[in-house]
Amino acid sequence: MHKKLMLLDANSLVNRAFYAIPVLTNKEGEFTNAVYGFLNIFFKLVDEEKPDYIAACFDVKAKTFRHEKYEEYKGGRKVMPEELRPQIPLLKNLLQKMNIKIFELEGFEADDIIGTLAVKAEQAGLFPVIVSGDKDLLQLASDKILVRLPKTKSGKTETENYYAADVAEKIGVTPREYIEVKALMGDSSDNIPGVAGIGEVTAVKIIQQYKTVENAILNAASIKPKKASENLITYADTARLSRELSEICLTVPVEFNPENCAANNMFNEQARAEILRLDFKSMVQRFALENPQTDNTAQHISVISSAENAEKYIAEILESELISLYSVSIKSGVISGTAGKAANNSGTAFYGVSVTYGAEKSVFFAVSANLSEASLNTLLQPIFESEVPKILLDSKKEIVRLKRHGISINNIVFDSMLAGYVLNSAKSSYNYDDIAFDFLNESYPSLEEKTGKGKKGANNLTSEEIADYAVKNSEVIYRAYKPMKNLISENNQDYLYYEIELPLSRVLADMEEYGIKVDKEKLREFGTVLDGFISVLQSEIYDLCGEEFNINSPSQLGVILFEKLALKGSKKTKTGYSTSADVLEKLANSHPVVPKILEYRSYTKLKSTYADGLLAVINPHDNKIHSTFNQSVTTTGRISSAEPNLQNIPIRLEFGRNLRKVFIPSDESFIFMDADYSQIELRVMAHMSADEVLIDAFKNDIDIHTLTASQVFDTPIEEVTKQQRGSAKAVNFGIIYGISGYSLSEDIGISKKEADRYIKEYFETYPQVKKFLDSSVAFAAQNGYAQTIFSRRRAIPEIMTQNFFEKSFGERVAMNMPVQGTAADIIKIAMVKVHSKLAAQNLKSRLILQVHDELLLEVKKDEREKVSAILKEEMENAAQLLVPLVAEVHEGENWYETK
DNA sequence: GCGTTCACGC
DNA sequence: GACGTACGTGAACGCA
Repeated sequence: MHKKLMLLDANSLVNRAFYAIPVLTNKEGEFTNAVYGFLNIFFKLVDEEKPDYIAACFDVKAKTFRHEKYEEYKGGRKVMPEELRPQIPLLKNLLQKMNIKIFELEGFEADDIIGTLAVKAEQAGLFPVIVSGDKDLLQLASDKILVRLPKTKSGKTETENYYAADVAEKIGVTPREYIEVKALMGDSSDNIPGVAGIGEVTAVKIIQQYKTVENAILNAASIKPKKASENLITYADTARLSRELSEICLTVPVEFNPENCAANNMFNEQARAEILRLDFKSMVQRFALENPQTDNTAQHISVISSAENAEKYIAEILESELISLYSVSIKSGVISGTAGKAANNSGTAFYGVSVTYGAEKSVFFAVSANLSEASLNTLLQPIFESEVPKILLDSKKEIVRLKRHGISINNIVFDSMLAGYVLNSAKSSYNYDDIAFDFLNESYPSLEEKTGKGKKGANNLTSEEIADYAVKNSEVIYRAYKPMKNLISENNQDYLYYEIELPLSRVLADMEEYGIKVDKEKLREFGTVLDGFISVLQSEIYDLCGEEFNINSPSQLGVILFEKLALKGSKKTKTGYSTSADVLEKLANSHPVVPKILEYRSYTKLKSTYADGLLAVINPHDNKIHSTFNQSVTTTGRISSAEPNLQNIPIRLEFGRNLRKVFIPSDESFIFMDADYSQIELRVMAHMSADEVLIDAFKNDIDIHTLTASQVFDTPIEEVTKQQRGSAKAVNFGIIYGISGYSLSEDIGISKKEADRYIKEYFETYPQVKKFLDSSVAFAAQNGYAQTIFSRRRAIPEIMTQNFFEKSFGERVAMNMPVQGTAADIIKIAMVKVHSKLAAQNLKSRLILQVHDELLLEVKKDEREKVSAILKEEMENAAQLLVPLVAEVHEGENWYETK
């Protein structure tokens, strides 16, 4: 068996990784994306090649022999970005810990070392595999030397692999000839001049015919195209120089002893610690393989699957000072904490509950032939309903699950998911592995990593694995309780956490369970009407286009509009023509089919997403829709709604708005009552910026958009036109989001210059707003996170970068999150207070929906006045700002009427 | 199955 | 001067 040597062109791989992977930082604030990307490629290739030896080759930051030949060598190259530079030593350090041999040598580049080592290795009977991000290395390919070039294609890493034959086939020249090709075409990144007028295609053609640069120069007169011929003659010396610079040196003075490069013991404890420090959670697994002690599930697990054996444990648990609970269910193959639709949980299998208590003992109460879910719940009911303080992960789900069984769960003192969310709302998940990693410095495979993605994985789990999973959950949250609790206190988040988020989970649980009634027949009729409209429009569109095609397919539609009908003004997307509404609206007058398509789009949207979509989620038992309100999804602190999303029911266009008529109270003893905050975000902005003009306007109840228009357009208030007010509204709206002049101009159809002027005028009108936004950005740049008045935090590592796009994004987030997030905090406070008042006064009225600045309630007709007063009172006094908070209350027989 | 495009809300 | 509103959820398409 021939042994393999993997030769890494570390600098080029790191460079490539740096630009391919968006910003990443570890907890210490070090940039890590390039190292991360490097390792991704490295591990993928190690898995594939299973090399016996590995050598990582680096460039040395010093003059090389090439500089002596050509002073300008690598001139004009951009300096290494500040975020990348420190990652090189970071990577070297890690590689050393992984016992990977590093080669670097003053006066030579990594390429040269690789070339030399490859030749030596080949002579020693090894198979060298070169991994680089740089095509130059192709000159080293032979029938034994493989060159692999990783390419990142839409997130996936694939490699192009070249032996000598592949170079010949794909490029058209031999590896040695590739040196000549490169000399002719030049390389702007190395500042190899090449010959002007010769690109890759021409260079290959010339070398195919003449084999070498020298020979090409001799025959320059007969070379085509003319430009190439002339330049080759004029710049013959430059070509010769380029030829020298292009060739990789194969005689670098390096020692090569394979045994020093042996790839063993990469995954050791030292390296694992460094991987942990870098926060490369997904990679720790590799290092854990040889270190089973890292998977430190507690030893004290008991699995209980019948009632007889449970007594002793239940008694112990009831005696405990603190317990944690985790219920495990699998919904259609997807494992989760208890799957939670109030009355809508078809396809959900419940497997049991894990409890951790005392000195970290864990018991898994498992559903079995002897113990159904119902009897298990009854068995544990004393625990649920006891006052023993409880820690949960996603308490809302468990509250809802138990509600379905008529069981309540008392004294939940901590919800680790919500705690993680409050500490940093920018994370994508708050599962046990995330919690363990962030707060215990322990690493576990995520469920996905254990089971594989998708449905099959979770169904394949054995009962032991399910028990293990549940127990890990309850254990991790039990142990992470103290550190998380302390962090929340240190961050001044006790009010936000204990007075807002934790109680809110019960409010949302009630809302989910209660649901909202839908007039099914009316919804069906609405769908039928839409069907009629759609089929008429469809045939009209076919007629106007002269053929039938799939109007729903942007790619087919793009071809019809911009090729067949040859409409002008197309915009490109990655995959073809854009057919988005803003493009089509500009074309509305160019062809009669365009407005039809827009109309068709709006009707099919209503039909598929709303008419059909909502019908599919009506619970047949109560004719209600039970949405799920997510409390840890949005990065700003808002709640989101899913399955279905009831926060995006149409309202702007009258036709779609009619859909709201199908949402009705449970019975005729109720009406709907809707309370919405007036301009809450701008009021929050007025408060946070303490801008006198803005505060004055809100105090005196002046229409803020009209005022802005009057100031920006230098027009008396009473003369402001509708259009001016509209533009001002867009400016107001945009300012909150940290808008750019360009997007504002797109938004209201003016030139960028004009838009820039609006923004400038805006900031002159409200000078404190400008100061406030600047200070928000400065705060985030200083601290790495943004926060609301109530100390909700969102990490913004992007703001530290120098990448323009990422940095701008970070700045917009830094401006927007405090304002939108504070508004979200305020309405959450109001929800908790309204909910508790309704309960305290024993009212039958219920909160049923929240749409960011609006609450919808189902109100008993004889409670109208009381509830209306509660809403006004609690919403307007949820926070004391420098400006009044105003809530407007409306009533109606359905959601449409509450406007 | 997964990414892309589009569209609805605040 | 770049890039170009924020935050979400969901449907349909089309590639694999």
